[in-house]
Amino acid sequence: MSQSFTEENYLKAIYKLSRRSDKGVSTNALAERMETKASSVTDMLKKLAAKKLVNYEKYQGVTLSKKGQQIAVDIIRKHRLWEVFLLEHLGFSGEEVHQVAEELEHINSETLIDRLDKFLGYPKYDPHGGPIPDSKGVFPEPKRVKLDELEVGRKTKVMGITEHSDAFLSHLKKLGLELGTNFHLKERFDFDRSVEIELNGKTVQLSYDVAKNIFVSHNS
Amino acid sequence: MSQSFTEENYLKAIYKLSRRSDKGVSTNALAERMETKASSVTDMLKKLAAKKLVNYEKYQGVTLSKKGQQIAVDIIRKHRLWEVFLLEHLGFSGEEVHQVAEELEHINSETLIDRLDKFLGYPKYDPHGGPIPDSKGVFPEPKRVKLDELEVGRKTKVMGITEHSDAFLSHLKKLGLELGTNFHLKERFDFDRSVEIELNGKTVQLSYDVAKNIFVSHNS
DNA sequence: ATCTATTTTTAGACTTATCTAAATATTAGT
DNA sequence: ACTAATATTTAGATAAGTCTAAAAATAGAT
Ligand SMILES: [Mn+2]
Ligand SMILES: [Mn+2]
Ligand SMILES: [Mn+2]
Ligand SMILES: [Mn+2]
Repeated sequence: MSQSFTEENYLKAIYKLSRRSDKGVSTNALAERMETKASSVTDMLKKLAAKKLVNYEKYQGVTLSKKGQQIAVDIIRKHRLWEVFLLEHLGFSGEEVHQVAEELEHINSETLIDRLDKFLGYPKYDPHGGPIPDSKGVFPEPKRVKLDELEVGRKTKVMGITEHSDAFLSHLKKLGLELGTNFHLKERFDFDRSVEIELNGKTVQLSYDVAKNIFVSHNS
Repeated sequence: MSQSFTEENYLKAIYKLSRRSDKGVSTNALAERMETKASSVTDMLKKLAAKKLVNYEKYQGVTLSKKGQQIAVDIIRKHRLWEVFLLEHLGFSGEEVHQVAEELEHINSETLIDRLDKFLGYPKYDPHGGPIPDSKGVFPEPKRVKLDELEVGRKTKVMGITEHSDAFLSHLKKLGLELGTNFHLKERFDFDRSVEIELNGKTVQLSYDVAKNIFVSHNS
């Protein structure tokens, strides 16, 4: 089965919005992202559901099916590979790139994208650090960043620590943080570089001394 | 104003079909080329006429307006530049290339195509000898080839001669060949390198001695 | 010049993607 | 629990591109 550009853009949008909350994506969030009306979104969700690309129940939000997710990941692969090409080989810069990649990502040829991948030397990250899935849809190991450098708003995961004292370890435990814990970076306060995170519904404050010793994933 | 993929494909088809007859292109010819129905063609011609991209009067066939021609030539430029990229840089071959270029030609970014042109070194011909118009829509001088070297199956045109005797000139005249005459190279016979061409519906044989003295265009 | 075959256009219908306005369901505040 | 605000869905329209079947125009052949 084949998808229209529009369907592909919806699938990608659902994928991206899903990464910041494990509940289904709301109709309005999708409408805002797609710059369209909620009613149009409802129409499209019905169609995608009929094609078994999403799980959708009215009023309950939407999630991607296995198949829908595969397609979304493939579009992201194409988008990022084209961005690498545009930036590294054609000398593009900044926002221009994204707009053009937004169209190129829908060109439908497996041969094309696999050869482009080879031509580019199988890059693992696009120029903004976004990970590029391989032709099987597998993402590379996420880049690690210290929590004090992570962009505010990111959903992330504890990947490691750089301080191993008992005091630090027990402090983390009390906060509910351990290797693999997923959380959301809500805010960073300039005056002391402390951060506010949300994990499992709880809001927690971390001082700069804590944040600078935690490695977190930089993907998604 | 912007065009849909479909409109662009129609404009390109009209352009190509126009090159072998100075009358308007017929609805049926277009329908066959576009692999669609005559009624669909009529619908589209009305729309293109409303946009002033074609000159159309019912039952009289269609020709491109100045603006329509500019668009068609630009699509051809994009198509051929992408084909050069696919063949020379991604290692594509043959028919694969054409199908992918058929989609890439509709990506809408002047910056993209001009940078691609630069990246490719401003090629003047695609790998099959098709001339590539520049960013102003100007085609390069067509390549000239001796008729005895032209690929069988080509449609071509007399571009010059390398023998100027009265005997040769009158022979050409009798055959119906003169500067600018369009014809179709149907066959070449190995044993004496003579060729069979078709011009204005007539089939004509030319000996190797004649063929080797005629320059023909190598584009189209 | 008339009739016939072919080409082209029209009429009416369908699909996809969109919209506005109205109806309905959910959520949040009291 | 009730009500008000918000979110979502439905109903009904529109525009693009296509199709089939039927009507109309043109071209070809006697
Ligand atoms: Mn991008
Ligand atoms: Mn896109
Ligand atoms: Mn081609
Ligand atoms: Mn095309």
